[in-house]
Amino acid sequence: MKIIGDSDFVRRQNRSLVLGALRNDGPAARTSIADATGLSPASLTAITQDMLAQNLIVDLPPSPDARVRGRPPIRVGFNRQAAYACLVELEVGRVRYSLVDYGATLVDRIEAALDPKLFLGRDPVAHLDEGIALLGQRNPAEMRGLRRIAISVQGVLERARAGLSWSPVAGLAERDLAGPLAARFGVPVLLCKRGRLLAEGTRWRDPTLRERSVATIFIGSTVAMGMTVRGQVFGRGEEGATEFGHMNHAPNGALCRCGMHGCIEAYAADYGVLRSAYSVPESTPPAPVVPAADYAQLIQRGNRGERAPVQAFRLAGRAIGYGLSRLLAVFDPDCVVIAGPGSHAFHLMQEEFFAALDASLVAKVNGRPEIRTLADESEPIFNGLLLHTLSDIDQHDFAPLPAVAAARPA
Amino acid sequence: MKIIGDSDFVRRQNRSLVLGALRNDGPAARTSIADATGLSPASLTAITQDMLAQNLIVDLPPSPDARVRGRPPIRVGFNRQAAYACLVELEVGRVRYSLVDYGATLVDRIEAALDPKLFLGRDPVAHLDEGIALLGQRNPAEMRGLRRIAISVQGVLERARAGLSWSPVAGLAERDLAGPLAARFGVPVLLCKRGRLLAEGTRWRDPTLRERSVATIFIGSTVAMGMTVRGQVFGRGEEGATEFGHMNHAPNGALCRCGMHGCIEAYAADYGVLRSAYSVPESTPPAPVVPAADYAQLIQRGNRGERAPVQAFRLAGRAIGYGLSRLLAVFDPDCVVIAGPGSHAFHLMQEEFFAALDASLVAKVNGRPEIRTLADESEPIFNGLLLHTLSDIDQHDFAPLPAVAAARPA
DNA sequence: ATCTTATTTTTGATAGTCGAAATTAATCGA
DNA sequence: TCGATTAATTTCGACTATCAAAAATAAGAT
Repeated sequence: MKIIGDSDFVRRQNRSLVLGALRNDGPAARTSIADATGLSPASLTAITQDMLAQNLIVDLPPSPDARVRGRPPIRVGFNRQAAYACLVELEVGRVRYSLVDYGATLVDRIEAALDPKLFLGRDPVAHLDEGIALLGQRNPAEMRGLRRIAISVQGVLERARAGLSWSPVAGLAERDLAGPLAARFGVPVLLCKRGRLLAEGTRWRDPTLRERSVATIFIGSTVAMGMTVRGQVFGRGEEGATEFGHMNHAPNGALCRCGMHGCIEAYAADYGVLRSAYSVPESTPPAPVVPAADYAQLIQRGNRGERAPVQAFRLAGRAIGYGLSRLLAVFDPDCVVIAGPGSHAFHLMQEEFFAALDASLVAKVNGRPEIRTLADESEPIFNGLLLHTLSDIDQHDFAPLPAVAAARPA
Repeated sequence: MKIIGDSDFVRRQNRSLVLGALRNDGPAARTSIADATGLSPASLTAITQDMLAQNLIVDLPPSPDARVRGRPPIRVGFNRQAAYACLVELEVGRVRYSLVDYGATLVDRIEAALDPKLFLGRDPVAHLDEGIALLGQRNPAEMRGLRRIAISVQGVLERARAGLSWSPVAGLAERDLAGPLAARFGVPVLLCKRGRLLAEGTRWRDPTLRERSVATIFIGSTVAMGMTVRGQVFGRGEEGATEFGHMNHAPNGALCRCGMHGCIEAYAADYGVLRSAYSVPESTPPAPVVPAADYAQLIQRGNRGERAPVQAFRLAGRAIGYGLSRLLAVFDPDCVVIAGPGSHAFHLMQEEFFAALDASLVAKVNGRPEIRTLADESEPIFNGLLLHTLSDIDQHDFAPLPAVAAARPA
């Protein structure tokens, strides 16, 4: 599908730049946006005029900061009422519904425990429907401006992205999740992979990672990865599987939650490390949920030098290290970020991790990539989902809007 | 680096569409190009007028085909004299210099054997310089229109892409190849990975693979891979390592030509299969070159069911299969193409290949990707290099040229 | 009250697109 | 041979983006 260049193409591009600048840097004066985007001030006037007429953005009151000479800048920011999105984080033991506005402010939130076996008896769509509807009852005005429902899921997305081919949440896979909810609430439903959101959330939090090529590896109850290629999230289309946690580490190896053998996750996720540490046979089906305290305690014991946990974390480091070395054979990022609870145990994994990495040609000749650990406890998944969803609204709903004829006085 | 939308942006985009259509489909009438690109006939008139004035394209004489009613179309095609490129294929035992014109026609070619140890004693830049200069002496007029030198190399490109960090050709790595040649001949020098060219060459030959996401695996004297993501070659930037052949298959496994242990190549390239078939220890340094006849004979013996070669190809299939399964954990293409001499032995590898693939979660839940073998003996590397280089000229030299004021009569 | 400064808007020119009408160059049919 | 038909191409006029430069605006400084 070819995109031809016309005035619409130009407007789309420049509106997208403006919305992106606002999304990245927050409210700003027209001149600042002009500097940030490279557009002329005249164009900023025209573009913001359109957006104001569409109630997409608002002029903010002047800030009472210490000001110098000259006309005070008028900062513009997102009109929070321009759109709303319902973000759903669906995890193994928990579900959380958040209503956010276009300005990325949380409006309301419902959080609930999730019986791991609930969806064996109950239709997950009905459950989600109920949660979203409850949020709507509590916020009817906002719900009328709803533009997206976005759901963070774990598992393998089917190619059409309407459901999951496989999920660690029992009973969730092999159903059309997006279709019925889209029909019910009349808005597009996005299914987003948790691992990939982590990458987007991380990029969002750390400005030095923007514009770079980054692989973010999450280590926790699962092992997941997201990649950005020069600031763009890789795999928006159908080809991005990014099942890094289920990359094979050892043929016929330890049993993974997914039912396969030898996945990285089976060695490096919390349940894998626990299983190794307690010398449970590798063929034993993994525990559905590992309490955070148990994992933290294991790290403590590792820190004290106890043999079993130390060895378990070494195995985990080796699995992640070989996985990364195999990834590097295909994709050579500027920087690798280790995130999630497992990042607190990275010092226990790193010896084997680096040994595995150094066994690869790319790491040997180009040097190890920059490795950072990021102990970000501040909701990277929520933030990734938030940014992803609002950007989606920016790009698809608001960037291509036609000019408003009445916006420009004669 | 933000790209702002302006008239230049539009011209660039649309000129690029027109050049791309011409590159894909060959000479065509303005109306056909309009249909292919989606541009209006009026725009095609304007764009082709500019390009004609710049001598980029030429009106072709009417073809004497059986014609129907109506004004006969005037087909336009590349002006072959608009640019020339020197393509160098540098391989383990051979070097070949080709001079091609902007219409993708071969003008002249020099081919020579390459002593595998030559570059231990001689500066490779001087050797390349001499070869290119000889081509220039034989074609002085064309050489004045030279726009690019493109070199197909094997090995790991250093990040700046001016040389190689590692190469199977002795003495070639750790030198700046591009810089001196660019200075000497006054044109940009592109270093291109052989494996990736294969992907581009394959895409070029098979129109059904355009616009799709494809991984092409080359099996021969090396194992290499190239990927396209929705028709775009992945890894134009610095992040594309694509050292698939040197992805680790088995920790501390067979010795590879690259000096590491357990690379896929060490099991699946010709030398690896030969080594297995003759029960040579895996730690034995590989032969520098395997004669094509020896490899073909091995396939013959495999076809006859001889135990040793059959087992060797099974090992190879297993290595490729696990490599692909690991790739699928990151990148899920529509189609996987097996190319190169090894594709003739794919039937001997496929049982283990598919078994390995089926051990991965992605293949299990999403099904195996479509696998094709492509016994393309028709110079996919040369064609990949050709297409890559001419497209580079299209995009960088000719798409952004400013409009010619005189082109439009008043 | 006037000067200075920085932000924002207005104005006029430019360069692309597109749709519709006009032109061009061939075949078809009487 | 000449007009009708057909299809490709060009021309024309409208439109909508941009930008640079000039003008207007809104404050502090003197």
